[in-house]
Amino acid sequence: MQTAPHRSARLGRDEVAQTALRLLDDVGFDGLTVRRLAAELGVQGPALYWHFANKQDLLDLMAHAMTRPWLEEISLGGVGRPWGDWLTEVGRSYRVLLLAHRDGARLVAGTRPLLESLPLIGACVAAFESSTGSGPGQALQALTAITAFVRGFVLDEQAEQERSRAEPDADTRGRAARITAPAEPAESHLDAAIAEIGSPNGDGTFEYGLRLIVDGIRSAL
Amino acid sequence: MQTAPHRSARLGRDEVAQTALRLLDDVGFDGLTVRRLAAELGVQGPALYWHFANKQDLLDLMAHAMTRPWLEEISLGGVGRPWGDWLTEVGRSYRVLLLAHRDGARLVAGTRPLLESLPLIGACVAAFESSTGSGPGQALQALTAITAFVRGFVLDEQAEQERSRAEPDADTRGRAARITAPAEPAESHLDAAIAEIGSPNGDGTFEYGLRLIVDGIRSAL
DNA sequence: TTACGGCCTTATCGTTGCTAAGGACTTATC
DNA sequence: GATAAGTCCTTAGCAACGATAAGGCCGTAA
Repeated sequence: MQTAPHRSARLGRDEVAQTALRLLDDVGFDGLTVRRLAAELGVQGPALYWHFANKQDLLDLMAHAMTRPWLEEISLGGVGRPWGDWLTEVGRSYRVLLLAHRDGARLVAGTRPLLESLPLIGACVAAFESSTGSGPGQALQALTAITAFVRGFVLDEQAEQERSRAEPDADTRGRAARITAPAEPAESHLDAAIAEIGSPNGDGTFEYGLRLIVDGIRSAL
Repeated sequence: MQTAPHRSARLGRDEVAQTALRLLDDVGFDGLTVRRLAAELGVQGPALYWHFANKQDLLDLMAHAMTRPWLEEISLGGVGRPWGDWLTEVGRSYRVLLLAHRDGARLVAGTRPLLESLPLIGACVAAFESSTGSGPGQALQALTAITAFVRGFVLDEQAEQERSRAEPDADTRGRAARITAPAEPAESHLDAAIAEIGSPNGDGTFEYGLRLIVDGIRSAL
């Protein structure tokens, strides 16, 4: 009652998904409950089960709503550009997409693409094929490698964000216990690495890994 | 009462973690509840809260129990071998580790390494440094890239396994609807790719992606 | 013998995803 | 214009979850 939900008209699946994504930013993945979402929509809990079979069905549509505009964009952006630039852009924009919503990587990692987006994935494969001259198999494998890396990376990145949101003390990586108990010899390598590159969840590490894959593809062609 | 749990002696954290990992294989991540684990240990539910602060604490220790032997092994295996072989072995054995338990990737992805395992990670960084002659920063970034890729890959791989466990029909990737509704032009590239390489979650795609990263590191040195 | 602390019990709380049954409102049919 | 069908939402409630509270048992130490 406090937020005065605006029941303008009947609900639709897309409206529910968009509201759910907005709510996700407020409460996080674990805080996203069916009742809370219903309250945000000015509706009682079980009403949502008219629009969705179950919660996983809702999560699938949220992930789809996030991913589709990105898929459309990158499937068209491969023309008249060096393929390496396009691939790098694919990786970067995928990370930006996952970071755009709180726990975005956790949301997307738990879903499979809807049937509806398969043609878009096919278009991305085709774009890779035409710009590199490779076959469809290698195209799909290369794109899978990039998306797997980005998902794995952002998953850790956002997990770290959630942890520091839970306890705002305890700086990012140098745990407090390290100060009182000085580093062991083997651990000093870790300290040196972190001193050099900062957090292993940062932009530098991401760019390094992405470039590794793109360079690897270059040498594989 | 039905499974006659053997309360041999008092419980310890390690025993609980091992039993939890065994139970995980039976019931999966979503089926792993505190009460079910307690029943497996021949104990009432709240008894476990003596050994663990909360469920996340238990999951952290499970992931730690899984990961530590692997960390010990790979931190020692880098001597007297081409670094490329060792790195490939790191990626492969990490995948095997995550696949060794049902939902293993989901379990590990949600945790941060315990303080206890930081020296082992440092030893891996040192091993990479000494075998490639690179600095600690690049070593950590390269290892992070590989583990991020493997986690992202196996996460999808096991999600697919869980889905086909839920509904044993519907073959791996060619969804049933594709048969009745023939492929669109853009989608045919996807079909061609899958016809060429099989499932994008298979061994071939993993080996391809892993080689991409290792080759990328090779060209970065 | 008494007191303490480690480990487990029963009872219970608030919340969660989800189902059941039905009411109201819109639209199509005769 | 009355009736039937379908759409979308309601209230009530269930089983299961993670977690807490309070207390009992038992081995050890004073």
